[in-house]
Amino acid sequence: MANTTHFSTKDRILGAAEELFAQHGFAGTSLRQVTSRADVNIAAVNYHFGSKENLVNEVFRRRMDDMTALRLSQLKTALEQHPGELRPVLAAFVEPALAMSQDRHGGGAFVRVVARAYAEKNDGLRKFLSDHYGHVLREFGKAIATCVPGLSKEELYWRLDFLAGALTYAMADFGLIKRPADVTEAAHRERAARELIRFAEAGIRAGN
Amino acid sequence: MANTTHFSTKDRILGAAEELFAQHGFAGTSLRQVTSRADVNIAAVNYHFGSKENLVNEVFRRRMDDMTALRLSQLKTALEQHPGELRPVLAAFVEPALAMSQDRHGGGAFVRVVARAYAEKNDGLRKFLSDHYGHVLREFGKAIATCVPGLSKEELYWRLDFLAGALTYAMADFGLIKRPADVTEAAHRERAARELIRFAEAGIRAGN
DNA sequence: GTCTATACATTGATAGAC
DNA sequence: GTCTATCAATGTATAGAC
Repeated sequence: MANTTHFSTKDRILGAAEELFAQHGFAGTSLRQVTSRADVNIAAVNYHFGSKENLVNEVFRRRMDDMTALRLSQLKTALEQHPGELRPVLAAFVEPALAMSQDRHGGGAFVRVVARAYAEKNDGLRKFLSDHYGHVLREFGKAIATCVPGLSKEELYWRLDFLAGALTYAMADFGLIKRPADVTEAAHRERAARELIRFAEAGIRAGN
Repeated sequence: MANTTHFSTKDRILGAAEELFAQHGFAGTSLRQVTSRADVNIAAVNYHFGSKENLVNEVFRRRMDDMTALRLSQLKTALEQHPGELRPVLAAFVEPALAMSQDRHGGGAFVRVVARAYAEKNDGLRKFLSDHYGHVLREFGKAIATCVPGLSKEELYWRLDFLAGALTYAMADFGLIKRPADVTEAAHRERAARELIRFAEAGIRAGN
C-alpha cells in the first residue's frame, strides 16, 4: 500500500504542512504551497482547520502527544528498573525524539518542526506548548533531582534548558555537523542521541 | 543624544529590521513593518539593500563581525594567559555573545536574530554564515582539542555543536527558564553564561 | 543620490454553486 | 465535503520626481 493514497484530505494536509513547515518555517509556508503538495483545493484547509494558526497547532498535537507518551513511559520504566541512575532518565528524554524521527510516515520532519516552534516564539504556539506539555519537563526535573541530590532547583532548570536546546539543534540538523554520505540518516541520529546523553550527563553532574 | 535621530536611513532600516527579525523571524517580518518602524518609505529598503534577502545578510554582517572579532581576540588572550585550560576557551566562545546582548544600541535583539538564523536553515543565509564565520568554529575546535587531548575529532565536533545549540537557546530566551521580575536582563544573561560554561566544560570533558 | 508614488503578485480567508 | 471565484490586505519591486 503506497503512502500517497487512502489518506483523508485532512491527513494529507497535515502531512504536507508538516514537511513544509519543517523546511520553510510557519510564516514562510503559504497555505497554497500546502494544498498544492497535498493535492487538495485551497479552500479545504480553511474548511478542515478554520485558520492557518489552528493548522499549525494541529500539526503539533498529532505527533507531540505520541512523543510525550513515549517519554513518560520510558521515564517510568527507567525509574522502576534503574532507580537513582541518571543516564536512563536522560535517555528517556532524548531517545523518543530520536524515535519520532525514524521513518514512520514523515515523523522525521516533525523534529525539525519542533525546533521551528522554539524559534518562532512570538505567537500563541509557545503558550500552547507550555500549557499542554510543560508538565513533562517538570516530571523530568523531579526525576533528575533525585539522581543528582546536590543540585539546586535553579541549576537544575538551567541545565535542563541547555539539554533541550542542544537536543533540538542536534535533531533538527541545525548544527555544523554534516552527516557523511556513507552514514544513514537513522545511524546519524542514533549517534547524536548517544553523544548527547553522555554530554548532558556530565554537564548535569558538573560540580564546582 | 537620543537614539531616534541623527541616524541615516540605512542604519534606521537595519535597526528596525534587527528588532523585528528577532521578534517575528525573517519570513514573518514584512518590509512594510520595517519601513514603518524605521519611519522611512517602503521603497527605501529596496534602494539601499536591493532585496529583502540582502537586507537579512546585512543585518547579520553588521554585528557578526564584531562578535567574531571579540571571540577570536578573547580566545587569543585565553591561550596566552591560561594555556591548556579549557574554561577560558569556553568563556571566549560564550561571553562575547553575552556582551553583544548588553545595552549598546539594540545588540540584545541580535542574539535572538542569530538563533533565528540557525532555525531558518533553508535559504542562502546558512551558507553565508558558514562561508564567512566557519573558521571561528574551527579555531575553537583546535583550541579545545589541545585542552582535552583524549577527545576524538568527531566527538569534539558533536560537543561543540551541543554547546552552540545550548548557547543559542539560552541567549535567545527560547528555553523554559523565565527571567524573574526582580532580576535584570543583564544579570540574567550573565547567569546564563556562567551556568553554560560550567555545564559545557563538564560535558566536553565527559569520559566513558 | 534619495525618497514618493505606484504597479503587480501573492497572501489568508470567504461565499456560494455543486 | 469539495470546488470555483473572488475579496481585502499585504507582500516585493520598479519608475520616475525631486
